[in-house]
Amino acid sequence: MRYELIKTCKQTGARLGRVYTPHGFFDTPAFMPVGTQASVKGMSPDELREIGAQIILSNTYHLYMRPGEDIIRNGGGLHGFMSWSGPILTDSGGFQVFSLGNLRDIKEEGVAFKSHIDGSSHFITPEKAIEIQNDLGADIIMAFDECIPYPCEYDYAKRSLERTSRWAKRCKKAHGRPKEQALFGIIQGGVFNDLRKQSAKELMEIDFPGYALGGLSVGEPAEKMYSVLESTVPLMPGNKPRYLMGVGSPDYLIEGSIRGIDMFDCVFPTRIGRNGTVLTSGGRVIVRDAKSARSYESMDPECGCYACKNFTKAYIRHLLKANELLGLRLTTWHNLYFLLDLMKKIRQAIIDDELATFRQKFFDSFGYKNN
RNA sequence: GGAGGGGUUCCCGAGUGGCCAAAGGGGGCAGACUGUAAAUCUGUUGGCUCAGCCUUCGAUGGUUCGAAUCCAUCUCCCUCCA
Repeated sequence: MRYELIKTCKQTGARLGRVYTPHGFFDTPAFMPVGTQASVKGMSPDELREIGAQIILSNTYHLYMRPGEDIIRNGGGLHGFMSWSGPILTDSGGFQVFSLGNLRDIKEEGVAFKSHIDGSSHFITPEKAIEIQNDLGADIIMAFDECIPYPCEYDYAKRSLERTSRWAKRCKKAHGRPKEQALFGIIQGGVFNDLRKQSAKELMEIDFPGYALGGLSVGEPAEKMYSVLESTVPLMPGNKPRYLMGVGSPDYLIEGSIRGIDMFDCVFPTRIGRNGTVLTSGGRVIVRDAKSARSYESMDPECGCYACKNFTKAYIRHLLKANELLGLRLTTWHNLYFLLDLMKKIRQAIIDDELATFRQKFFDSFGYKNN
């Protein structure tokens, strides 16, 4: 993997770049659609490509539980198995340490999980997480970390980040395919800027080809996240990609880019799409609501996606109400298109040195508080 | 013609004297969703001048301090026998 910094926005300092992987490149700032179980829910690889996705994300924990990494390895790795020929990033399972909070037990050695599928017991160590990711074969893999909740006590955040650093070291040591797969370290430390600084420093010493910021967008106020970005991003190497994990609402994508972030991923667009909400140039619209019943217009008049070019809100609302699968597909399709298109606009604005101007224009139309 | 069962708030369906404006589903309405245990979850769903009051459980009348619940008549539906 190689990161190329193409230029920075004179108005904001945001970075335009390109990341080259064994399966092709992707332009940054980039948004990565999430395909937890080797599938972006409702979208085929061809369709993802068509709407402009250059890299997608998948998940170590879930694929380990089902179908098992050996089945994927023997099926040609993730790329062959799911028939996606472009870049892939796998998350390590660190987020499941957070989201499956009541089904796991954290120890220095690793994390004991009770499977959410069949209740069976599993012990995932940093070494195991890397071994699984080596089998899955993604282009970028993530260190095994603990994503702490918000709010979180300072002392726990500190102890957790230090353990995450020790785990990161073990991950690097266990990594069997460093040439084919770039291993990123994950900076933790909650919303405490000095802890973020400490975490960044410790990971920098281990030396990774890319760094991520984890543990954000877990319920903290936006200002706290921005504060962490402003204090931490400057400590991250300029010649390597910076990845803000789990972030994907339009305002966060713009604000993150302005603060020097290169990569984002989020289930937000796909999940809210399935649940009947779409992101539009005029803000969030709950298509499922009664207001849309007789609205014979597209979800977003300014959108050029397949769903908006061909279907009305009234029709899509009907599909959602009737539990027709096409409804989920169309809202998902639109939301991903909207965010991927937003990333294109952000990149163009960096080229034009006017990302701050673009931000203002976007928020005027979308509504700043209306993410 | 005979025997029996039943009509409950938008729908289905509990409830058989007071704790019932009435369980539970469904549907409707509204909201949430940010490295996916999510096509999920939460709230709400008679009216009002809303700590209270009014109208409601097929219809009418009655018993009772008090009825969706008991009695009478009427009405409609279903099953079985002839």
